[in-house]
Amino acid sequence: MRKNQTETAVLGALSVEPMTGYALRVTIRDVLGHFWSESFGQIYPALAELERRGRVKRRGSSRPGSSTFALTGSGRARLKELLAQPVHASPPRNGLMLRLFFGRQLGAEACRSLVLEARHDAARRLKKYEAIREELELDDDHAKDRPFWLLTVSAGEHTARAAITWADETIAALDEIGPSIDAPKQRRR
Amino acid sequence: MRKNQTETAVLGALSVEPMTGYALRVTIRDVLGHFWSESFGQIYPALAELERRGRVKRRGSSRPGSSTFALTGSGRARLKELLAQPVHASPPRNGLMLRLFFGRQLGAEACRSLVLEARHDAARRLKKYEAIREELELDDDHAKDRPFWLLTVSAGEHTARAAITWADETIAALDEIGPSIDAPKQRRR
DNA sequence: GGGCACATGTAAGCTGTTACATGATTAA
DNA sequence: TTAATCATGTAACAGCTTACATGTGCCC
Repeated sequence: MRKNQTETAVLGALSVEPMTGYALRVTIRDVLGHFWSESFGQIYPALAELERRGRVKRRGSSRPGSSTFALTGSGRARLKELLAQPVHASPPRNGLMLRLFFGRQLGAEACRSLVLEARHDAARRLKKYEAIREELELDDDHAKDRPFWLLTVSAGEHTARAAITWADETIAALDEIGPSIDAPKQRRR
Repeated sequence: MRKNQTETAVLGALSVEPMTGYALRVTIRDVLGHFWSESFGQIYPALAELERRGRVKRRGSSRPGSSTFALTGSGRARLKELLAQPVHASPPRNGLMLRLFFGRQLGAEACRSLVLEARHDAARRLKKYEAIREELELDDDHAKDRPFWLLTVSAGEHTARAAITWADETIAALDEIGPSIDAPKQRRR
């Protein structure tokens, strides 16, 4: 754990191209957003700390009151070191699964709604991944990074498709178990 | 967010059957573990708070120094209320994807290892889900809960299978991009 | 001149993890 | 008898989120 996590994301983003702290916020949100998030309150402190240690260098302002940060040699080395560290799986906390697991208390109908919603979300994500894929094909600036970026897009696509299949199966299953548990009192009134 | 999360998990577990705080720890780890986690440091305080509010009742000790907690009527109502609240998606933090995204810095070979490891993990999880499924088929005590529990097992299976497929594709892709970027200096020595 | 996007930070507060402290019971 | 498991808690700390404070430049 440690705040290595933030450090890695910040150094990584700067390894693609130098940018301001603000641009870092936006990049992490828009580009890494499918699998990563940083609370913005951490980015500036992390950047300051990295500067203090000589991992990044603050370059003159593109305009007053702003500065662009670039990786130093030591910063690039540190990034490689961080990336080589073992992946620390964050403990799972899936609110949807928690609700389904206690679905007997929640009721089959409410479960159905939740699953439908999850299906919509997954479908929306899938479309987005396809859009990103197309966008990447046209982007010649990052040809060296692209193959790696596509791996993460592919992971998103696989996950989203699995979620859709699961949701469809689950809705069918809920239709079967639903009536018998949820509304036993008004069967054929 | 709020500690509603812990409250929901604790009340939910107690809705299945009354148990001690210790059993709660074990149950949450072993039964909900596929999609949920609670830090144990929170369980006892949450339990104390729930007792104070009359959501759970502490029943005589099964043995000295221990007490069994059971849901009260108000506790069951509270659980339903909590389950009906919108799912709050926790911000994603996938360390594997972060490493792959910056795979150019890490190197294709190291990426390959990470993906292989992920494949092993997914295969192991898949086997575990199948074991849980079989175990559930034999368990007559929780017939009413079972259909809902199976939904979460199914989700795990779909996710794990998707991860395996993705990993296989990804390893193939890395084999293609790997050599040309990673070891250009010693091509055909 | 008004609003929006760019830009940099700080502080309070909540959440969650980890390690510790303590003791009873049971099985080898 | 000693190790493992059952059992209940507390305290310190690390990490993250949210809201706030402040200011510039650009476009309509």
